Amino acid sequence: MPIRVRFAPSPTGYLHIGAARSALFNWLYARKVGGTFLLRVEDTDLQRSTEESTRSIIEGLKWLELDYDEEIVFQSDNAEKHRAAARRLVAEGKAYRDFTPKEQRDDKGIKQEIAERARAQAAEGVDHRSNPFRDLPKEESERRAAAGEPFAIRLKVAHEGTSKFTDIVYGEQERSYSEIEDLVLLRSDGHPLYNLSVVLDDIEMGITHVIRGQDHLTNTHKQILLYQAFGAAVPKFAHLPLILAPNKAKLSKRKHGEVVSLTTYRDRGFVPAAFRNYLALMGWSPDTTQYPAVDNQEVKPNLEPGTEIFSRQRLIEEFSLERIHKSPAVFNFHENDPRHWTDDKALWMNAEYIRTMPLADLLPMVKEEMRSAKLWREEYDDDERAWFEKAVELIRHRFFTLKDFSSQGRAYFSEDFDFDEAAVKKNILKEPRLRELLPGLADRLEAISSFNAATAEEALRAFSEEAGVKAGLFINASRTMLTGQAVGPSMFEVFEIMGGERSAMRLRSQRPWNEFAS
RNA sequence: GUCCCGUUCGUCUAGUGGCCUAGGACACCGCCCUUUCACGGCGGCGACACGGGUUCGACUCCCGUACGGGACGCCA
Repeated sequence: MPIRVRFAPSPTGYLHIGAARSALFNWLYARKVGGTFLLRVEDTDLQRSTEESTRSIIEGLKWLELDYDEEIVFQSDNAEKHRAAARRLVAEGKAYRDFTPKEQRDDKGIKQEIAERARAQAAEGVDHRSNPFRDLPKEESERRAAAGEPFAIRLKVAHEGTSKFTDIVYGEQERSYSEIEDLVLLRSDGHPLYNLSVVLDDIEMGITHVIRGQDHLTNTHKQILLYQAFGAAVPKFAHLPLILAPNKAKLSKRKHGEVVSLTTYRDRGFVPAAFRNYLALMGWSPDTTQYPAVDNQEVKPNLEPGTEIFSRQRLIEEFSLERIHKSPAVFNFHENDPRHWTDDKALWMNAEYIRTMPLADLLPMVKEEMRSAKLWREEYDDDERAWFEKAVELIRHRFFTLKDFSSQGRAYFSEDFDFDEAAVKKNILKEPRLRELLPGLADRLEAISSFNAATAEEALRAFSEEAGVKAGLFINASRTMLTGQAVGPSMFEVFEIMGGERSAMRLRSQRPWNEFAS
């Protein structure tokens, strides 16, 4: 049977990283087994669903390069079918009309309210399943409905027995029917509810494996009841351990803000492959078993211990549902620390990708960043292409995000760059003679006929000897004069990238003294 | 309140009864490399929640406790 999986987010806010990981695991599994990956937008909560959020989900998947194989399904398009199915269950006696007037409930604090109610009912010895309409004679139910009395439709859950299923990740699951309330399928205003809609859509879409967050684990029993009521095959389930915030609470859009939004990572300069790689390692790890050689033949190419970087292809090859973890993973971020604003490992991985990925793949991303920072010049795609590539190659090795190309890397592409105050003090103002010596160095560099790293170095060393100062003084001062910073690539490589003329010009600049001399 | 799930370094994790004086990655610290900073190399710090079993032997199996998380809605 062909395998079909789906990612089914509700468009009530941006795509957060937990949901993004669910999408990734579904996609990885589909690609691994040659199955089909589908996207269904669960927009049945009209109050909270927004088109903007749907757009953000689609954009997020596109950014992560998780392509889906068929048209997007919008759950709201199927509402009529869902209503009809619920009515059918009533006709078959598997569901009933509940004429209890709808309660007004506040969305906020509802979880607590539910817990309190359960506590109170338990204290009073009330069976939470008792419902006077469950056994209302059919005729009376029909008559009241015909008279226009509003009603919700609830599934009639057997009082005796247990529901069982085997979760691919969590194993055998069992729940007594006595724990399951007669769930509402259709609201009294005719609106189909989540559990009904998911099941019906999953049946219609031919979903064979439901891969989703662990927060759905206990509700799965309810859904299985619905599959059975509809006489449909029950799919296989694989529940993913939750991703937790540093305080170990469920990741929440409302509480944790933009740091958990996928688009934040795009906007703050992450390489998609790097973030995908990081996400894949949250709650899953590859098989590192060292299989013994059989008949002198490697059964499986073993993973080098310590391997953390996986190409898209390798991830697909290595992925398996069986190796998904049961325990939740903490996504560690420090909102107020610019150096560690998100998980350290994610940041490290991004840096790793930036410095090691094929330059050809990196270039378009740098171009995009330069564009948005208004640093892009068309020549970089044309006459100066070779220069641009060389410059990116030179500076990429110490960057963490794509943003660094336009911030720390700004001086390579524009005269409009800032001097770092500490760098100026340490490398320039500290030695007063530099004010005279630097223009002298500029003259020497300008006089070089064939300017490159080697000839620049030669000239600089010769000049420092004549002037009776250490070469290091010039090297460090030059770095700050040319880039505004105290740190950066090898200075002679910087000279070469900047060129003789531009290097000389910057060495003659008076800005450090004008801006920082007190 | 009821039910479900989980618990290995700060974080991500390897580990399916002897290979574990518990391995790797990130972070942090030190040294080397480097007249800068990174990269790289070497080293350090650092964990099996607790208590009982089972076993010749438990991180690994069983039970309990503690702690953490999730679910329980005419939300999704």
